Formats: sequence, structure tokens, C-alpha cells
Amino acid sequence: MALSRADVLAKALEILDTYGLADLTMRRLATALAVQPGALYWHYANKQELLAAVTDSILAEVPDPGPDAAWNDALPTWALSLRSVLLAHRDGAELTSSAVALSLGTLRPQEPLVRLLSSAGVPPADAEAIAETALHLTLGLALDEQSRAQAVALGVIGGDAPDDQDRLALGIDLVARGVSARFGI
Amino acid sequence: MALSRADVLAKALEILDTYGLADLTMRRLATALAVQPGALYWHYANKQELLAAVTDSILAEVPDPGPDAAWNDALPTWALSLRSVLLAHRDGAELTSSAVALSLGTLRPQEPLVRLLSSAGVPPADAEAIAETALHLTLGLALDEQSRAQAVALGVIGGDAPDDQDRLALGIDLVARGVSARFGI
DNA sequence: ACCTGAACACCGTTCAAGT
DNA sequence: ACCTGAACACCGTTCAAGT
Repeated sequence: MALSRADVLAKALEILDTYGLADLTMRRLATALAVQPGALYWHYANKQELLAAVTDSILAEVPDPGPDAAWNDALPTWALSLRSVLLAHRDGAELTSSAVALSLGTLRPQEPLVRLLSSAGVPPADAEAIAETALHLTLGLALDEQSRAQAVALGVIGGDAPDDQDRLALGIDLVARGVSARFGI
Repeated sequence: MALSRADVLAKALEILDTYGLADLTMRRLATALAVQPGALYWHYANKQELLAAVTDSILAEVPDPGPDAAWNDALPTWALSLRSVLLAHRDGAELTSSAVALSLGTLRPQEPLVRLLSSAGVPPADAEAIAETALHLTLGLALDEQSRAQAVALGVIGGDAPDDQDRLALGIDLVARGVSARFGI
């Protein structure tokens, strides 16, 4: 049976989870699919496009707060579940950070937050900036955390990890307090 | 004359600024130094170590607020000058983000902030978390901004950029307000 | 429509041997 | 001490040709 885009995506995610981003090469993926490297380029224009698809499928796991949630409730919940999703995939934070930065694919996981903030009366441009703040904060901390975990696993550094979930919660709390103070909501 | 570590570093920075991170390869660097690729490994153990050195030299450009600055003054100043420094080097944000995340080298540019916050009465662990929040926020926005600028330059997307300096200023302001509210300073 | 075969133009890193 | 020569084990991507 012929390969589908979905088959390629599924196998790419499998390689990512099992061996990590460094081992997710087009050649390795092709081998895992029992196909020649060139075959992948019929399904995806290039590696970036494939990585964008993998990232999208990871970000789709983050639960949407829905349109009726309270912004100050949804903000920490969203950030913490984004963190969990990123940590659930090997190199999830690294992959997502670069994909989001390079604006590959859809990849606007902060969109629900923007809507909630706007509904709460924050001007659109500010809502956008606030949601981005929360996103970068979460991505950055997850990136630190995941690479530290990797360094510990490799025995490069010792494992006296600060509690990163608390750290993220604190950062998000500061932002939320700032939003309340600045926009009076 | 024999190559020094400093010579290699200087040429690496030159290639970065002129051609970008993708072109900063050990082989290209060796060629630019009129030397065989293997020669570089006498001066730097590997590419990561070299990139850490490059990042350190970039981050050294960020002015230190000094121990007597007011935290709420130093916070936005520091963030904005970090942003300027990152944007002043081609792919500066990308390089720094990954170097900071991978904990290469010294690379704790947020250290002055941690000290200022501690002096102002914030508990050390919280001061650390706050400074990291500011760092990730700045890195994340600079990364977005720089990759967007690159996409515009390549003609991939149109150039209706939001003002990123204002965006960073807003995010930092939210964090500062949050710190005031939460720690009563 | 979908894939193979084969090539092009690269990488980072190692290491014996030279000076 | 510092570097060369040469290799090892890879990359992403392209594209004529096959089925």
C-alpha cells in the first residue's frame, strides 16, 4: 500500500518520542518506513514542513479552554497543560520553540487566550501581547526543564532540579496580576 | 603564526554576523581561517563549546545595571538592551536561546536581575524565577522578531510588523506590576 | 500517482602522522 | 604545541526514470 502523509507524520512522531529530535532525520524516517529518502519529498515539500506538521499534532493535544472560561482561570490552566504536553514528547519543547518562532504551520496555540482576554475587555493588540508573553514564558521554561532533564540523564550535571511547575505558576501569576493591575479586570 | 582560541572566536562571530548561523559550520570556519577542519578541535572540544563562547561574547555586550540600581528601573532597561544586543547580531536570538536552554557556558545573563530583586527583599528562589521570566520573555520575542524579519527579507511574508519593542515593554511591565503586587515592593 | 536509484553538495568529528 | 591528511559516518534535497 502506498504511503500517506498521515503515515509519514505518525512515524515521524514515533521516532521523535523514541529517539529524539536529533535522530529524526529524513533518511532515518525513510528507512523506518521501508522507503527511499526521496520518496518522502512526494508527501512533504521539505523537512521544515514535516516538522511543522509534527508540532501541530503535538499542540493539538493542549485542551482548549472554550469561549466561556474566565481568563484568570484559563491562563494558568492553559500554561500548565501546554507544559505537560511539551514534556510528554521527547524534545517537545525544543521542537515547538523553533517551529513557533519560525512561524511554521498554523501554530498559534495562544489563540484561545487572545480571544478570552479580548472578551474580558483587553484591547486586541494588548491581548495578543499578553498571550504571547504567556506562551514564551511556558516554552522557555519547558525548554530549560527538558534540556536539564536530558543533561541529568546523560550524567553531565547533578539532579537538584528546582520545581519547574511552581516556577511556571509563579511567572504566570505575575503576568496575571500585571494584567489585572494594568487593565483593571 | 599559530591560531589562538580568540582568533577562532573572532572569525566565528564574523561569519555569524555576515552569513548567519546556518553558515557557521566548522568546515566553513576552518576555510576562512585557512586551516584544515581538524585544526579547530585543538582549540575547542566541539562545535557546542565554540557556540557557547560566541554566545558569551555577545551577551557580554549587555550593560550591567550595577548593584545600586532600582529593580523596577533596571528590569525594563535590561530587557530592552538585551533585545538590542540580540538583534544586533545575525541570528543572535536563535543562537542565544538554544545556548541558554542547553546551559552551555556561563550564560546566566539574568544574574544581575536576580541580585537586584534579592536586595529589594524578594526571596532568592522567587527572584530567580522572576529573572528567568524576564529572560524567556525577551528571548522569545526577539526570536519571533528576528525570524519574522528574515521571512520578510526572503519575501516569504508581508512586512506589517507589530512594534516588538512596545510588545516587550508591555510584557515586562506586566511582570513588574505582578512583582509589586505579589511581593509588596 | 507514487516511488527508486543515484547522485550533488554538504556536515561534525577523530586520529595517526608530521613539524 | 599545533596542524595536516585522510578518513568515518552521516546529512537534506533533486530528479530522471521506472511502475
